[in-house]
Amino acid sequence: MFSQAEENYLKAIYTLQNNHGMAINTNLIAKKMNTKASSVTDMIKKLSVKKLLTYKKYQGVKLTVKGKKIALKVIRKHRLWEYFLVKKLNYRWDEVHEIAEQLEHIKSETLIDNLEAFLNHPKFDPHGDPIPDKDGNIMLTKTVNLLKLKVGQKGILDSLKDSSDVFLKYLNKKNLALRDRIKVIDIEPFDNSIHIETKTHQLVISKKVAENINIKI
Amino acid sequence: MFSQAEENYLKAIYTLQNNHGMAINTNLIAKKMNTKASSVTDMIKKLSVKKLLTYKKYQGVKLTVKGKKIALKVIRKHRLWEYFLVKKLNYRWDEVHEIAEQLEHIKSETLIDNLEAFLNHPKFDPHGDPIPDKDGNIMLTKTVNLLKLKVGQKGILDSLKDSSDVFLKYLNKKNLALRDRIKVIDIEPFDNSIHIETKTHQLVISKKVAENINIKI
DNA sequence: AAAGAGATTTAGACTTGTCTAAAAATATAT
DNA sequence: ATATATTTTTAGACAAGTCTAAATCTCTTT
Repeated sequence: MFSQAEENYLKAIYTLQNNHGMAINTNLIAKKMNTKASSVTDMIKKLSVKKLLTYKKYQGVKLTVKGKKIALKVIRKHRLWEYFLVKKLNYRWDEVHEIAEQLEHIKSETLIDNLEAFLNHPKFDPHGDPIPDKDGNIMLTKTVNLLKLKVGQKGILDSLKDSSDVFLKYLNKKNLALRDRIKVIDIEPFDNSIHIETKTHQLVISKKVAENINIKI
Repeated sequence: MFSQAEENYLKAIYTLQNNHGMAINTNLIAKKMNTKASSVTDMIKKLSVKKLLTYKKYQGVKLTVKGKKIALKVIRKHRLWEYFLVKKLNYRWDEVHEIAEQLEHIKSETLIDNLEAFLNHPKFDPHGDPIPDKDGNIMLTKTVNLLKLKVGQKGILDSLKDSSDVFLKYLNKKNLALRDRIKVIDIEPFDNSIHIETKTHQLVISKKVAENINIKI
């Protein structure tokens, strides 16, 4: 089996790889993991020995099929536990991340599948991200960044790039939630701020906010 | 906060203290924790510095009030998670221990209380052991060891001293479960084996089995 | 009260995961 | 193409938790 640290690195590298495509460099991982580049190098070597990623000095890393599989298992656990916390224990979506970070490392051959059945096989976690199935298949929803939309275009708020507490709290305050249908009313060329409309209200969001929101058209 | 290792030691010492009363010696802890006496000494020193137990060289240890409180918190978590696993995820009582050993260390100020509410404030775990409340109060049910019963006496199977997998499987096989009402039919003086009767059947259990069963009269 | 047995502690070592500081490699700019 | 900046790696250290082997203490027996 793999240690919590190893699992966390794999998960981090997986998400970086998904956003960036190419080989992931040390500094990027260090930033994501909130640690030092030297620590990343150390861990990378271990994971490379275990054939979970390929690594050439100074060239960054890429997950192997095996490494990806493990990352997806951890992500599956994380998202199912988040769903449990929100749906059964009445947490808000902006409260569950830290606890799920711990629960995702519980070791058991059967636990997560039993939990999934208990939750009635949900397909998305509370942040709108797809939950990988037992075999590591993940439903990749095609979405575009909100910044890409033109004036007049409509879409559904699908998922977030940034799941930080501050950002989630911001969305709550502005009455924006996943699955909300939105329409772009106007785009201000000066600062790229976007005037949008939901079923219930209108508001202006900054470029920074928009680039962290993905829209399903 | 405390590490998993520290929590495990506190829990082990608490249960030993409850069964034995007086100061707990190093070897006993080592056996319970499945580790070496020297490791126990090392950890004991750390816990002593943190005022979780009192320790005089060669004299064994005793939990402080603070140490007991933490042990009870861990036990509370363990038992509530066990209840969840059995009642919600349909595990058998002999399958949940290992998973609960991990879940009991999840850190959160609110999680366990929310879980308790979700489970409707159960008072006993699937092994019949009382679940400590939020403040660490534990309902101590007065029970006697099955060995203490005389011929003809009746009682209810309340809890187990040994919760090992083998023992639980044995009880399942013999169709004995918590809350079963039993009656002592005969005691064999030669080997202290006990002939008992339940609502559904009769059977003979060895001294070793009997001494691991507590009865509420 | 001395000896031997058993329990406990110490000393030193190892593993995992981390860090700092310095060295080496790569990328960028003129 | 050379100097400079940035990134990455190495070397050596540390903390937590564990271990083995040796030393020390306590208890029991005679």
